[in-house]
Amino acid sequence: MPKQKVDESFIILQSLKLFRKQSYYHTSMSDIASACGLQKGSLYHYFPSKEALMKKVIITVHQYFKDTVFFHAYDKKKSPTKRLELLFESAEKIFMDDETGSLMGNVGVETALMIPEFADLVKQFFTDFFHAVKTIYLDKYSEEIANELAERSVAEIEGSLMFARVFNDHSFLKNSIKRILSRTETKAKSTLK
Amino acid sequence: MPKQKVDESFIILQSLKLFRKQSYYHTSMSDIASACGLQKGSLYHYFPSKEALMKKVIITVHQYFKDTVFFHAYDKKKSPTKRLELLFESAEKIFMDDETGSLMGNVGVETALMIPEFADLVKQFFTDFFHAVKTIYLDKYSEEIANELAERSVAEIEGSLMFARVFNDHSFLKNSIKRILSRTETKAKSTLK
Amino acid sequence: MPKQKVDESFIILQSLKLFRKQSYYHTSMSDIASACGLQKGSLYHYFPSKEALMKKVIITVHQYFKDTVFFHAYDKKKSPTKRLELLFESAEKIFMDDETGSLMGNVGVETALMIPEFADLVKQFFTDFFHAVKTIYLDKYSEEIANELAERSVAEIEGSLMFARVFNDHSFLKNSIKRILSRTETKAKSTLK
Amino acid sequence: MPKQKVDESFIILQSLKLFRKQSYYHTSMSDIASACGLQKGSLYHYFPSKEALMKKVIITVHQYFKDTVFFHAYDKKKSPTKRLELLFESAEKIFMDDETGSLMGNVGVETALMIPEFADLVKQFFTDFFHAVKTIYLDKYSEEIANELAERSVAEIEGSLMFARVFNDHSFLKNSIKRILSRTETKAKSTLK
DNA sequence: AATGAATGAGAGTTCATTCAT
DNA sequence: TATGAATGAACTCTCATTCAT
Repeated sequence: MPKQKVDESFIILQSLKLFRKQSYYHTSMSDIASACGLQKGSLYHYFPSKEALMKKVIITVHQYFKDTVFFHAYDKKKSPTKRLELLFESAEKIFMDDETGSLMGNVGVETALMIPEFADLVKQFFTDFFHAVKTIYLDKYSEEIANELAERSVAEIEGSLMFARVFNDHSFLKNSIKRILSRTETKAKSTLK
Repeated sequence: MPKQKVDESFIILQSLKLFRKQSYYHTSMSDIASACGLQKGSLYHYFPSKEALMKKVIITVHQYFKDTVFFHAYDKKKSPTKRLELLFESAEKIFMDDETGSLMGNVGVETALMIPEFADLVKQFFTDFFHAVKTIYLDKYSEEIANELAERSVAEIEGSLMFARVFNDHSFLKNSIKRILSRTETKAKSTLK
Repeated sequence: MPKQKVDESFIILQSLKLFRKQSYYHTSMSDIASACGLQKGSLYHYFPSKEALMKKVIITVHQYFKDTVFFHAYDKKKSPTKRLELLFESAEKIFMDDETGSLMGNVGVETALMIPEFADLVKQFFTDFFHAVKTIYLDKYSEEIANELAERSVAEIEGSLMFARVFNDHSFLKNSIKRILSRTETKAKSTLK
Repeated sequence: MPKQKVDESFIILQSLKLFRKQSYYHTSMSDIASACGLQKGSLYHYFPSKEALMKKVIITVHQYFKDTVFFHAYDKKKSPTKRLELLFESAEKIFMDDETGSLMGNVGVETALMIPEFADLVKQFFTDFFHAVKTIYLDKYSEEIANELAERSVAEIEGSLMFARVFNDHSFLKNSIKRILSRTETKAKSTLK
């Protein structure tokens, strides 16, 4: 194990893991402290409240998606098909990963429904997700169709993510992504013809 | 308003409303008692624990979907298209409804992830949902395609439901259902040809 | 010891004692619970918060003063001198008493300065105190003089109370009251002549 | 603003302001550190504990009153009346001043009641205050009367100070001082005649 | 002298649950 | 069946204090 530097980002990472595994409301500041090798009170040197910590977690995940997933959509050097593939495949990788994965898919939504400030952050995440996917589709389709396809894809991904967790079976998400990618190819072909 | 008989099913209904509005963890036994015009302690004459109550709520919702939504899938007197339409439109009605709506979409999943016994019940619900949708598709498609279409539809519905709540905008769900229905028609046409 | 019925007024009384002995901020809900033979959490069946409890304590003391002290001022059957005597002597008795005594003199003010809602209640207490004393003086003096005498007397009482506590010497208060009463006699004589 | 040297007396001054504004118990070491432009830990280079700091604050205020207020009483070159006037008017100025004012009137007493070592310091302050006032009265009155007049005056001042703060109205103190001074004149006149 | 991370005890509060009445 | 007082464990958060750097 690498030496654990306890700093803000380390705490955020540990919190993220716990929130994902146990949900926000089942993760106590005590749990987080333990995971960081700290005392409860020490956390408050870094974050003024549990809520503030959660916000940073959401923002961190959002940023991580921007840098690792969404950016593919805007890489104009690659073909739309390739971009879509890279985007969803990188998303899949993160969602499957136990560490950072699907915070947004479940915890985010769960908390967003209760705490308005979380809702804003979660909305921003999904809005960015939509926008990235739509941007790719816009290369081939009209505004309207691109919009619909994006909405559909992202919704399906999120629904699958939910099933993946409830059924504890990753293939829901895998199949979903496979479908989205293949569907596009077909559609692309038929439309471009 | 007729005088409300306080019995098991009345408590289940009140709990359902609260769980849906506030989530399971933000709804205290006290809240439920108040909503039922009872004292906290009295609830324990009907249910041995909050968890047991929640299980009954899930089972009740499941049964309600069976009777009101899923049964359309098995009504062989109607065309597949009609059955699909009836199924999703009745689902939409329930999801939109503030009372019983999307317990499964959010609360169910949130809790399912924390309490294994809830997970089983939620799985059964989604399994039935899949099965119903798949049954309709089987009238026209192969096992494999029907399976895929069902998975896709239900996932999309659930994802849309999530967005509808997070963005506080019902049109996500409406559009989703519209898409699923129209997509089928198209597909049906082209495949049946 | 009489059997202790734990009810709202019993808790208020125990809290009053502790607040007076230890100040509001040095009295924890745990302390109060112990004094009542309860668990910390049980207190919240009676009062929604420590602040709410303190408010009831202040109100209770205020009411006690109304019934036991201030009312003398309005007993028109007695002479002004007698009324003043009864008023201050009954006040002295309460202030000396370890149980209910000088909550207003110290704790009240201390907290009033920090919590606006307490300030209002404490103001009302002192306003009533002023009014009672002034009413007596009005029997013999003009509005202006009565006002001044009342302000002076109550201020002196409160200051003496403070000294009595700091120096742990009741005679400050005793002397103060003696002075006020004798002063009036003198003044009365000279003015009435 | 000149660059502030952070030294013991600077910290004492900042603490004084905060204790007065927020009370001793509502002022954290953190608050004090911030007000001094320091980190919490750094305070402990100057004072071994919060209590020790408070003691120095009380002593400082006491010394300040000696130099600025009480000394008037012993200035034999001026008339008793003039000395009394100077004493109370300088006291009023300090009490009204937001910076150093009435620490003794409220914070001092509040804490004195809880921490015996504070009580001693506060007693010494009031003893000096008494002594100064009494010294002036002794020029004209017997030991006994001087004592009584001093006790009365100081008590009335402290009581008025309390009201001034609770009612947030400086005129209580102003009137009180006016009364004490005019009363003396009258009394002086009548007695000296 | 100054920092700032860390402590650890304790604060007020919530809540599912129990049980005598 | 219904009550409501009581529990006790858990929660988030505060804070004076310590100490290696």
